[in-house]
Amino acid sequence: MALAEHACTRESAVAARIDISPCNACPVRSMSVCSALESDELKRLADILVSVKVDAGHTLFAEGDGADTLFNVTAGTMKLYKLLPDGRRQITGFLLPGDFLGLSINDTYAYSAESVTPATLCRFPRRRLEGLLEDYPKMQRRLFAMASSELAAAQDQMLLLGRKNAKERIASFLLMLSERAKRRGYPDNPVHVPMSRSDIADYLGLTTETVSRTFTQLKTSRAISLLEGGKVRLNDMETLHELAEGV
Amino acid sequence: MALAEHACTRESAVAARIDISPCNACPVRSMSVCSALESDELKRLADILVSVKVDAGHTLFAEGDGADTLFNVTAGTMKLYKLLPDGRRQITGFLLPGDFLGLSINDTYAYSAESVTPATLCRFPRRRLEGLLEDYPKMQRRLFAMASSELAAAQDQMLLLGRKNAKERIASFLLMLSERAKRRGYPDNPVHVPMSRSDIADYLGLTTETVSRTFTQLKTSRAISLLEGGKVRLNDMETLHELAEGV
DNA sequence: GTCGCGCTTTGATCTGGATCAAGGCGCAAT
DNA sequence: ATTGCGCCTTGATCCAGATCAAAGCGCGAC
Repeated sequence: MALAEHACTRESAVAARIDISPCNACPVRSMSVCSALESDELKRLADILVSVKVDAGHTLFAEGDGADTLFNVTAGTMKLYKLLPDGRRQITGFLLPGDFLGLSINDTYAYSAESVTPATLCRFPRRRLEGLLEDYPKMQRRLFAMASSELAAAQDQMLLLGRKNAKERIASFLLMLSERAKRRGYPDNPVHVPMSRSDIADYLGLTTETVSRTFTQLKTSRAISLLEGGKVRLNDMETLHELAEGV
Repeated sequence: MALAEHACTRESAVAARIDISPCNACPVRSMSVCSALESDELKRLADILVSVKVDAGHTLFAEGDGADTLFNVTAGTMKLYKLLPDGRRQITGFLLPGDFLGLSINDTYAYSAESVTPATLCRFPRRRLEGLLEDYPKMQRRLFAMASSELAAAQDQMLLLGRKNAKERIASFLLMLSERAKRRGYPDNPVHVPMSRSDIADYLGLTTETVSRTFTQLKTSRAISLLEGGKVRLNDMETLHELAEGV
């Protein structure tokens, strides 16, 4: 598709007003993959990395596009989603800095990727990664571990989508954001919630109205406070955890 | 937990009426993992494999148990599920012969595993697999590919649970079973549906009543026929696909 | 400033699937 | 043959969350 193309050549990048340049920051930011690598491996990786800067709401690639590029998020928040032909949408995950994008053994992407906020990513061709993997089996291990923990998260999300009610879903969502922020060294309370009600709805299998009403309920019962700038303070962690675990 | 223990020693296996013995069939059946291995590697693998036979409805291990054992399903159907404290259940997947079980980087299982039909599994200690992986990086690759495709399936399931209605869920489910059966060389139409209404409900985020009613609707509209022995004939593939894709 | 537009909130109503309830059917145990 | 127990089906009713509708509320463009 057009937009994935845009991310792949310098000319089309200009056309789509995407900023691309050699990526220096990335080997540092993508420690999550690189922690198993030696310094010469990092150097080799750095040579093929390119930084991509996009506005909020930019489609990086769409479901079905040729999956020839991998990305590592270095700044901002991304969302991944799948669509049904009539427009129903399911967001399968949000990506924070450090997260990987495009991990797949297939030759097309199984989902679309769009920026929630202005974002910076570090991209490199999949072929090159595959070459690296041959030489550095430790990196294989690292990738497997990442896929594994994504899978565990996906299973939690299935439980949420299949069996939790609206309040439980929102509580789980806020706690998940908070825990992830903490793990990455960002403030975890109040937690930053950069995505729109409609993104939250499509992630939790609800409507924007229900998300809004449920936030209001939680606010009214003092479990959370809605602050400006898309921040949410988690006041009553015990109640939130009980809701999230479905007690 | 007690039942996982049972699968782990010869004495307790007897107590739980599980049949365990050295596994000869397994290296052949688990070609899905082993296809990248040389014959000496297979031989080494065979040495540590043990066959486990269980009745229908046997809990192999429960969420939270120490994840020290890996399994490969060689016969029968297994189900994996997560529970909420009040008993709500979400089945995250069904396993057919050839499927792997226990792939995880964590030291405890993230879900419970129970047999749907009488089943045979081939088990071996995780430590040994990890040793193998050090020596045979190709196997790493294979495992990563498996985790990757499980992840893709999990994302499809999120779309189903978050955004599809009951009819669409049932149609997707039947087509998924049929396609999987075909890929494994089992009959794909009529397709064998060994699990109970309640298992189907807990997999699709519905109730048994809704599953039953929806089967009846699809039968009435001639899209499917319910045959004896838990078989379902898919009559109108076009309609079923349209339902499943959500046109 | 104010206009317009997109996002959010709130209210009123509707509905798909849940819940509650009652048989039916197959099959193993007695 | 009868009983009991798990399923599955079907019917009646209910309700959480969807849908429809209408304001607020920023905020950037002009």
